[in-house]
Amino acid sequence: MTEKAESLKILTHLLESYQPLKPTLRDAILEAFTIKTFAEKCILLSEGNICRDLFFIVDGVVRAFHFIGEEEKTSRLMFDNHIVIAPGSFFKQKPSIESLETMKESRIAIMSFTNLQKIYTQFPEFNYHTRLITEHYFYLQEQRLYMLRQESALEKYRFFVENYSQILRYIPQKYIASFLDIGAETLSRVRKRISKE
Amino acid sequence: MTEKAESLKILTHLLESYQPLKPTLRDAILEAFTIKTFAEKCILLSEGNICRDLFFIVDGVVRAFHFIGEEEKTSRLMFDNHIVIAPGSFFKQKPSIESLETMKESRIAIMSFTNLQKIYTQFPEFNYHTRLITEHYFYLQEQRLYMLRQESALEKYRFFVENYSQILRYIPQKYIASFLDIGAETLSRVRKRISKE
DNA sequence: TAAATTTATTGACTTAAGTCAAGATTTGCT
DNA sequence: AGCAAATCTTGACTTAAGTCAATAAATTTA
Repeated sequence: MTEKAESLKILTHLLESYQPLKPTLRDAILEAFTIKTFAEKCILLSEGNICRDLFFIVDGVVRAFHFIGEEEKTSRLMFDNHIVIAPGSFFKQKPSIESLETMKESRIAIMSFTNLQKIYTQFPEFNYHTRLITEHYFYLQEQRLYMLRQESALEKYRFFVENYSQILRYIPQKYIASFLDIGAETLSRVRKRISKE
Repeated sequence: MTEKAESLKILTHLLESYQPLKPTLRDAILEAFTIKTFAEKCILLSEGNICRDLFFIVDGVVRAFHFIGEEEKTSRLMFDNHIVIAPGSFFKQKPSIESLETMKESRIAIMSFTNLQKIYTQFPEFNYHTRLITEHYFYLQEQRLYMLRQESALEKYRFFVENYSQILRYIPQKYIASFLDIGAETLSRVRKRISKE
């Protein structure tokens, strides 16, 4: 197995779990991806630009953020084996309101919007796979929305620790706080409270 | 044009805006839908059950809600020409955590999950359309998430008035408050403040 | 139309989290 | 190592929104 195929194994497994991929489609997908290694704090997409690439995190951490006035807000935190795009921008190929940046050295597979469209044209059945993937991310987003709406600062942090334990140590607390919609000071106090239990 | 085709005109227009539908596919879609009229406060889906139908609101208002302990929370409010499902439940055919209910007399087109799958099997290209629809709803959900995260009670209500003006009058304030994640008393105060301007 | 029920408003009070500012700690850099 | 910068913690204070409770208004039902 090539190194690229190896890196994308989990992604292809996921796709095949929905429906086996024709070998030609499988090859086209592998072909369309380029794998790159990014250092920490690399900007993958900058606000105002169109998100022309889809990223699959082979190994690493990516943060999505945007500005509310002066202030930066972390909208998502993503890690290994997740697909990352700025949805509003990638889907509609319009300028993005958010930026994407690595939070640690990351190996990332990149497929351009153009290449993806070529695959759709050549293999219309691939829409099936991506429909299911989109549905899945829709579902995850819904979960997060429910969580953010209902919980106290303490519960939000507990949720984070449970669901993001693997990346906890890479992410400065201020970004976690912003992701959870609480102030950095509040998070600090919450952590203190938890550590005393 | 049949009455059914007439009722589903906006939906088919939307689908065709992505890519024309083969006449056979178009007919299969129309065929698969059943249109029913529901009185106010009809439960379309009850928490704990599997969401086996997709609803397209021809004309009406539907509310999604779920319980946090004793308390009912309105998670979505939807109106004319929108597709309604309990996403987590419909996509994965698992028990729903939310219920769906009409908020006024509503004409609703219903397609079962089974019929939808039949269409996918017979017309794989339909995945293309639904992928784009799913992407669009994903985008809308993201917008809402951003809104809820960033705004004060006043701004949230302003957002609601702007985006939901057509259904404002059908929806008791307590549901709007719950939808916006604010207390009913807070909403009442916000409205008073706005009316004084 | 009157009674009953639900929904909305208002006031008084509480509280969780935000804000501001000063230190402490950690991290990165030369 | 040692300095600089960034991040985190802590305290004091403010504030927006929540809670509770009582009344008013609107809606439903008999």
